[in-house]
Amino acid sequence: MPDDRTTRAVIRDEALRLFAAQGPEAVTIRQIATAAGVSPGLVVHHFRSKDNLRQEVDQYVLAVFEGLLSELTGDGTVSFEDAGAATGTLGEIFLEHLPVGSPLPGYLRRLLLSDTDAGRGLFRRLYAVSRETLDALAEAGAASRGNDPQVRAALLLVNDLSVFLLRDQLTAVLGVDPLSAAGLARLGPELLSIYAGGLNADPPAPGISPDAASGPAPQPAPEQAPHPAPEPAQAPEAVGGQP
Amino acid sequence: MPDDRTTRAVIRDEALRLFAAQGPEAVTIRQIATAAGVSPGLVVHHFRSKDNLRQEVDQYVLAVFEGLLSELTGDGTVSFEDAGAATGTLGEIFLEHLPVGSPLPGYLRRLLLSDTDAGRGLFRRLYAVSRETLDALAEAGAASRGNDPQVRAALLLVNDLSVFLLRDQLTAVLGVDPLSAAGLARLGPELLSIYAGGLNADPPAPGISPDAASGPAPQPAPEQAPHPAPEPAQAPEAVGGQP
DNA sequence: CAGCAGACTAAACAAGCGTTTAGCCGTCGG
DNA sequence: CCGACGGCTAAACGCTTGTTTAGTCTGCTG
Repeated sequence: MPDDRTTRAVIRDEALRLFAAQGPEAVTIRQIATAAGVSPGLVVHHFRSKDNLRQEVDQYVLAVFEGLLSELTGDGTVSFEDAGAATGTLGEIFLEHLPVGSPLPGYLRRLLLSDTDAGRGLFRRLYAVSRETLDALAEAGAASRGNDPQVRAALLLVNDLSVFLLRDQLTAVLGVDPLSAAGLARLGPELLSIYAGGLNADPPAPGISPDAASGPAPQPAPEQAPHPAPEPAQAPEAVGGQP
Repeated sequence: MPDDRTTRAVIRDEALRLFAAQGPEAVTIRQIATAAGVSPGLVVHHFRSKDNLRQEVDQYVLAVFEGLLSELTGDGTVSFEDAGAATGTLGEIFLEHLPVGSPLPGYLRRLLLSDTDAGRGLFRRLYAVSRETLDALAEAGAASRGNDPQVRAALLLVNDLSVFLLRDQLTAVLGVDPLSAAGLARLGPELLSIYAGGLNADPPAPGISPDAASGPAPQPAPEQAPHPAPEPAQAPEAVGGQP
């Protein structure tokens, strides 16, 4: 069987891929049609207009992402299995649950940076998750809320997002994709080190397997790290499959 | 005197403003012409084409930015005067040297995220500055290079950039522009706290003026903070005024 | 079998784009 | 005085865009 998707789904997927790669404004209906192997007219036959197609892809992507979030937070089983070097970043979520080369991270990146209601809603949602995460970590004694918990949660969020927004640029200077397994293995420990003891902490001896962290860390390093989302609470916006 | 700029400069400035606000692709030559109070033909008379205008604005912006960088690093006088709550972030550079509402941060943001040689060059330049800064801080005993200095410098850089890339989104959730004086005053201490002692450090008593930080910080907190660029070394790309 | 509905295409449409062309107007150097 | 040159405009050109229209084919339903 070559492809069991509806033609409509094929068009949606190709639009998603192209939108993620070049941005919605730079992609033409004719490009999408060619990529999907159909005529331009059929694209607007299935979706009323290009803008409507874009909105529908938005909703689809947000629904998938909401599914990823709830998979991490729905049950507590996951956090034990891969507690090795888990930093709980967005990068790990993507690496675990998405196929390599998935256009989803790129699409979410554009959505996050776009001046749209969907983009703003996505950021608010992530901020809520970040605040809940910080609260949970503080409750567990794994982190301090700081003097200004709202700001601290926001900083932790945007720091996590930055690796993801500047993925290509980091790949260029570091020589490794930060959203790959190798990249995460290289970035994770350094991030953990900063969050554990600040910039002044003596680094633990390198080369040791990152299992039981019983190094000369001056602070009681938390086994579980800064950002494994605790609970979804609710999904105010950004849900719902395709109609 | 109403305006002592050349018509050419007016066009360039209006293009810069519009490009920063909406992105170069979304801005038409006719829009630029209207904003500058001239005819569309004159825009391409002064600049050969729209793409050439965009490149010229790129070079202009990068030259101005390079000037800002060298002003901070050229002499060592600055770091003493405003050593109060100086965190050395890009935000402070902008706040001090640019008028409020300047389109420059927005333009640099788009340039940094754009898939262009100019954008990649800008990031490489910033990464070089970040590496030099980390080296200088380590030399002064104010920070550790960590196990992987390249990664640590990259993380410090993208964390700084994130506040700047997600400026609007942060403004929405925090209620204050992180690139304003009020925003920096609110974000700076929290950032300092994380970098000084990590996420577990007990926060110093709030409400105290941020002068001599002699709180119960478990780590010897550095008076000077993570990112005051030390030396320009050289400017490989991204220089040169308008021809 | 009739006919209707939906998937689908080819062609054309109006609008907006970047760019070109032709020409006007003021100001200099000879 | 005058010719040339640069700043500048108005109008048009060719092209691409999103969208519409008309029509074909296929498969199901009565």
